[in-house]
Amino acid sequence: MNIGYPCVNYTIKRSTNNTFRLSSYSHNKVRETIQKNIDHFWDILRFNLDNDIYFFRLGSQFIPFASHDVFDFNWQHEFRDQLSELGRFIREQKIFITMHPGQYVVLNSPNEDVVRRSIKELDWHAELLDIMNIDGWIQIHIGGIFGDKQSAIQRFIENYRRLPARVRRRLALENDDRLYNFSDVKQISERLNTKIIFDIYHHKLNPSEHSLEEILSYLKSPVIDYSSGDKYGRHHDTIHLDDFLEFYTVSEPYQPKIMFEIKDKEKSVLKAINHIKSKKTLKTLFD
DNA sequence: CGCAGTCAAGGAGAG
DNA sequence: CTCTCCTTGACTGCG
Repeated sequence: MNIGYPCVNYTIKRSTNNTFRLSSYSHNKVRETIQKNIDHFWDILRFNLDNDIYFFRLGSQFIPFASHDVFDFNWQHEFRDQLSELGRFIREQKIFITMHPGQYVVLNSPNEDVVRRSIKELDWHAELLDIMNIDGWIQIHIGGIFGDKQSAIQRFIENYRRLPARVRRRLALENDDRLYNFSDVKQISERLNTKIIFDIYHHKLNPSEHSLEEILSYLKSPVIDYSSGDKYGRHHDTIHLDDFLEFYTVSEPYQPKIMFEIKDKEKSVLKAINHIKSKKTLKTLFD
C-alpha cells in the first residue's frame, strides 16, 4: 500500500539518519556511518515489503555533513555500486522514495550564503537519488517572509532558476503551517512547473480557500504528508484512526501516496493498513 | 548502562 | 533579547 513513514523504524530499531557530532568528524567516521545507513535502509525496505509498505522517506543525514565545508569524502565513488544495487531493488519493487531536507534549506533567504549552502544541500540529495537511479522527490518549503512576502516569493523564483537541473527535476514544494499555504505553493509551482507535496495538517493550521477534494483532484497523483494534532500544533503520538479513515475515504479515489508524519512511525502505518485491509476483507465477505 | 545536555545550519513569533 | 519550534531525533559525556 502507498502509506509510508519517515526515516526511522522503531520496531526493528533501524534508522537512515545515523550521524555523529562534527567534533568527531573523520573520513572513517563518514564511511562507517554511510555504510550503517545503507545497511539500515535495506533492513527497513525488507521490513516494509513484508508489511505491504511501498512508500518511505529517506533521512537527510544519510550522507552526514555532505554539504558542510569540512566535508571531503568521495562517497559517490566509494558507495556507487551499493547505491545502484539499492536503487535497482527500489525500482523493481516499485517503492516510492521522498527526501525532506531540514529547516536550514532556505532558498529565498536574502542572505546569499544561506542560499548557496541550501543549493549545495539540495544538490547532494539529487545526486544520491541520481546514483540510485530512482524517481525520488525532494520536498522543501518556500522559506521565510523577510518582511515582504511578494519579494520573498520573487526571490524564491529567481533562486529556483539557479538550481542544477538534477535538483529541479526532483523538487516538490510543500505548504507550511504558518507562512505559505497551499494556494501560495500552487501559484509558485505553476510559475516554475514543480511538483507539490500537500501537507494536510499544515493546511489545517494555515488554510487556503481550496477544499480537500479540490486539492486532491488538482494534484495529478497526490503525495500527501499526513499528520494530526491539537489546535496548538502539538502532534499526536499515534494515529487517530477515526480521523484518518475519514480522510482516507475522501482521498482514496485519487490514489494518493500518504506519508505518515507521526511519532510512532511504522506502528501507525501498520495500524492504518491493517484496519483498511480488514475492512476490505469484511466487504468482500459480505458482497 | 541510562540519562540529560547538546548538536552545522535559519527564521518566525511569543513572551 | 531569549526561547521554542520545526524536517527527522541522535550523539556523547557523565554519573
